[in-house]
Amino acid sequence: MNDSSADLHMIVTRRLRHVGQRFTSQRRALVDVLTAAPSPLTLPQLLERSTGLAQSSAYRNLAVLERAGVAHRIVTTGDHACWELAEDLTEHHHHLICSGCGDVTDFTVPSEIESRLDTALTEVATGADFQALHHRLDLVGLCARCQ
Amino acid sequence: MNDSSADLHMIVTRRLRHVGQRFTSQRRALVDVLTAAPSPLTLPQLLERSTGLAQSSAYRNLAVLERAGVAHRIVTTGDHACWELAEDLTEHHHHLICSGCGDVTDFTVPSEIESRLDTALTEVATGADFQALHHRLDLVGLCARCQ
DNA sequence: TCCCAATCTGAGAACAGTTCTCAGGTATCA
DNA sequence: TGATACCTGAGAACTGTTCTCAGATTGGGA
Repeated sequence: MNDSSADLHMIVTRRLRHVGQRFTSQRRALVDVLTAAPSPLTLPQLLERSTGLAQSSAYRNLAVLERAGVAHRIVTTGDHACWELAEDLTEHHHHLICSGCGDVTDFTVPSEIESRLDTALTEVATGADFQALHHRLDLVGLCARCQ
Repeated sequence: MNDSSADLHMIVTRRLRHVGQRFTSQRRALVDVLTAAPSPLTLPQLLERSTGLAQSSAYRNLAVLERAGVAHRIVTTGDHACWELAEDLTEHHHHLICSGCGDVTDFTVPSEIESRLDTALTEVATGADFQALHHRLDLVGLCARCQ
């Protein structure tokens, strides 16, 4: 285990403890699989990457990790929800969503545009009496394979 | 029926015919309800606004309208999907999504930011060999009632 | 180290939104 | 007017997700 992984585990342990939960080996496996993946994973993908994990446990543990602010569920047009590490454990990014196969890939936009967007969104939220938690910018289309 | 409504009906008729479907009174009712609504509607909301519409017919007809490019399904974190008219029948906009009650409200951002964003997204798509169909910018948070 | 209480786990049942099926109805066009 | 294709409603079926429960495991106090 390298340093950044140890750091991550420490942070996750703290966050789980904060909601009265333990950082068990299953949850560790889930976090490690999510950390290793270059893009969000669906539940079936998570299961095939973590051998011996029961489906019900995966759902339960992902819900726990989400409640603890460690994992984040992405709603797609596909059959399954996707999961990734919480943004504050990785970095702010967006998603290319393929409407053909449901595949999700990460991307970022220049920080200058991002900050202008943030300003505009803050104004919108204020005007609408809306307490913004985060924004979500997805590009929907067809991936190279599905074109 | 005013002019713009007549125009809309003509466009919808053409698009439905293009996929070998008819513009029946049920579909007309759905389109009218979607047109009248200030924001996207969930299926239960659609049903209560169109009396005498069977649930299965609503789902079927929404799928037909989506295939014809008339209606658009919005995936939310809530229990039900939301539906709205296709963007090219209304105008480009975005959504405030309440993670408390699942309510969806429309908003727009200044066109200057929108066009910069478009440019950046086009670059991203080109670089990733991704054929972009549309983008999706949502602000997720808590509405006034749920705060 | 041992014990107790709290938490965790797996299997399968339950749940709920959505889709499918099918029998009968309706519109369109020659 | 008749034939064909499409549409409709009711309910069954499907499927991703959540819940239940009995047993296993863990962590902390004594």
